[in-house]
Amino acid sequence: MQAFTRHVISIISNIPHGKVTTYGIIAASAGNHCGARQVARILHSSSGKYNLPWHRVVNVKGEISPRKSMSHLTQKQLLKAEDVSLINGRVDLEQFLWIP
DNA sequence: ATAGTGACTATAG
DNA sequence: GCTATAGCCACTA
Repeated sequence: MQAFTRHVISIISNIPHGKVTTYGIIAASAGNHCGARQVARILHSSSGKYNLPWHRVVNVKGEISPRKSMSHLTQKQLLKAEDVSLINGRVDLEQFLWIP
């Protein structure tokens, strides 16, 4: 476990209910040490082990690129269950963006 | 140790 | 708005 990974996991764990954040913000909050891509990799790699709410992490467009066809449907469901409005399949970042 | 890979972002057309 | 390209660097095998 690297420090950066711990930092990312910590940030993800602190995302409040009903909010989302972006990979870039996580990267910046973790020290901008690597890039958004690494945040995505770490998040995905650790989501299984640490049970992270990866559905609360979206890209700058407010959406996610589904790894599986089912993934984005699950994300939509989970976000909707948390009172996050989806517009055109995207999260309204102006309203739901959370910054650590 | 080395090589391959990627749930992204910024820029350009 | 969209697609294409380059840069990024930790994780996994």
